[in-house]
Amino acid sequence: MIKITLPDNSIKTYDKPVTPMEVAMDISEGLARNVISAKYNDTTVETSTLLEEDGNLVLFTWRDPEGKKAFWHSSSHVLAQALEELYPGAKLSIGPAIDNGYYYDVDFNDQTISDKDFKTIEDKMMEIARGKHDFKMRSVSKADALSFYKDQGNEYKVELIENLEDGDITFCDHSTFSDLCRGGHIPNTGIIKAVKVLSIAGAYWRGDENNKQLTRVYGTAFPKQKELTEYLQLLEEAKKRDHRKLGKQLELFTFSQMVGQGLPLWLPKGAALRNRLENFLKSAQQKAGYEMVMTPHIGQKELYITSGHYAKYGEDSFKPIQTPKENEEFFLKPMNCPHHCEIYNSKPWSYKELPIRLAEFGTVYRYEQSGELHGLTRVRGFTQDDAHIFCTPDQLDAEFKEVIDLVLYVFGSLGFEDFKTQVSIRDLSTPEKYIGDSENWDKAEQAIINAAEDKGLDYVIEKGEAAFYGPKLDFMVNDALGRQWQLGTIQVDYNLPERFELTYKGADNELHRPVMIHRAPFGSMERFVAILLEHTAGNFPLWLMPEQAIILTISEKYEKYGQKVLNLLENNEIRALVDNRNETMGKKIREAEMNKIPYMIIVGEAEENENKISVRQHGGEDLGTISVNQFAELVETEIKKTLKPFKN
RNA sequence: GCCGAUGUAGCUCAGCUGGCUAGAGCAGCUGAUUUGUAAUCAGCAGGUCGUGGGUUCGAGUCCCUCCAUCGGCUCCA
Repeated sequence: MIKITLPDNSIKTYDKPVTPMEVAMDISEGLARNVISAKYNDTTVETSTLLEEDGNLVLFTWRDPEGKKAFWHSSSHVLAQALEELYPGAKLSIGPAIDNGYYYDVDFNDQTISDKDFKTIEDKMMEIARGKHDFKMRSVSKADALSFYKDQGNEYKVELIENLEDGDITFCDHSTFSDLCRGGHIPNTGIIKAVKVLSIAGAYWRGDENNKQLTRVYGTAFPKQKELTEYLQLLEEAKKRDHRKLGKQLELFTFSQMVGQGLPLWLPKGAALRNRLENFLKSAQQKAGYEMVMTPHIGQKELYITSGHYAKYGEDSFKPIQTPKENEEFFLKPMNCPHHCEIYNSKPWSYKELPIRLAEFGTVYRYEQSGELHGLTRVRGFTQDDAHIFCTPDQLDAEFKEVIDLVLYVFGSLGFEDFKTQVSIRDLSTPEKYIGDSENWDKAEQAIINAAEDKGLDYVIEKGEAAFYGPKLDFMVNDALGRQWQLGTIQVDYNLPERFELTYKGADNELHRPVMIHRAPFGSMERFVAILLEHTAGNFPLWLMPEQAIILTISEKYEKYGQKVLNLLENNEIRALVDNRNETMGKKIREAEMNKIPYMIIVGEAEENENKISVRQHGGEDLGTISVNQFAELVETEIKKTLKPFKN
């Protein structure tokens, strides 16, 4: 007797082992048609796996994330078979499901493959899919598994198998194709109705730069052609929100080959926007007890030897600046902390004065490898909204939580709601990557986790993501294409205070070591503006908009009245401009819409006679004819919806 | 840095297998029009086709170098 419990707690009993598919059939034929994967006692199983003991069964369809995973994982087998048939001698390595599809890493030897070959691969995949081949799992002994791949000369699979236990090794077969695989497939290839090879890329074997670079083939697949088409359209839509495209269109920033790659140039509108962001944070920081400092863009080599950055990054950063006098070397500053440590060191401190919070919009320069640059999100010169808090160990918890509040305030004021938080800790298996003693690391990691818990953050812990000098709490936000970027960051550091011999006099009249918190709510101005652009598609919160309103004159006859309205708006601190060109209203509106200006103010004979304005909102809504004062109130109300004072 | 792709006017793009002075739309300039909620009409001007080399009678088109950009990998103080 086998008892199978379903998610609704109903129980089905069988007198002999059954498969998930048979259970689905028992529930309804419709469900059975849609079931593509299953989980039994929290282990992913095939829909054809015989369930021989009591347990909990969850059935998945395409609508479930687990169903999609099985679908894409299975699709990668089909891709692998297609590649093996089209490119004899190609060696397969690994091929998992990912967020919106799957990939397979393949060693093609000398054969190159490019996007011209995608169609052929897709056709071959569809040919295999249409064969409706069942996916069948079978156990293989380690010896047999090894000899199977040794015969093929596939060193990658051999390496994988060598790290597996004999008895745990399974292969998955479909059609004439077999692959080392731990399971989790859809019933057969016929369920795959649409495939797309998306791109190819080099990817190092096991993610290690020192290993051979394999060719990664990215693809996606769907159970309906229509869904594939929709997905591809979604990608197209996302590209329209690309900050590089919007930044150019809205004249916020640009790049120049002459200036150099990864060195953004902020245009007037972008600079104004950035200033607005900076002022916004400055005023919140003032309330939170920060003091502004300013430091130069370079620092002596000695400074970075002391900080430990030279040993860690000296070789991989911009080369030192040499002076005419020998033995003088300066580095472009890659971070502001050492400078701030020296500000702290400029005078003795009493415990009564701490915490000291030193803030600076500090521009830093880092040598990012050329292939790593990416619009405004990954650049070689950027400005951090940096601050360093020097506090006593007792103050650490409270200070850390204060900073979390500040970051949440910043994100809230800018409409970021779907962010993730990540506690980045060290990877204990690679101690050589970190500096500082282990006890302090433990303390710092624990302090961060406590603060995150206390603030009720929904955080994940990521091993090995810590900075080399300390653990951190990062605020992660996705861009238009779903790529994750770190924006805000808060880091605990026991290490630099040690290296710079920072001290304060305690109540006991002894010298003590302060603890340091590095923090940047935006992360960097460049990256923040980029991600904000992608999130809002350029429709920033009203308080941040480069232009909040544009006055459109019906004809040149109303220029004077337009100017008068502009003056009134400016008196109300509304950023506006006049479009008095000899163009039709339709054209002026179209351009204002494309420039994403929130309010279009139309003035003509009727408005001038009544001393009013007609207001059209971005997107098309007609707000009617109102007075300038009414409009100013409306703008003020709208701004107050998102922009609230920090801890009034 | 590595793998693959791309680079034509300020912007978005066309230019088939190499063949007469390289095209279009938008933007710009000039003129007409004086306009009521997403493109008024006409004319003009604008490019040594990313850079340097090569193949060829002939290169925007084929080959190589370098530069930049895009999608990934690695990296990200």
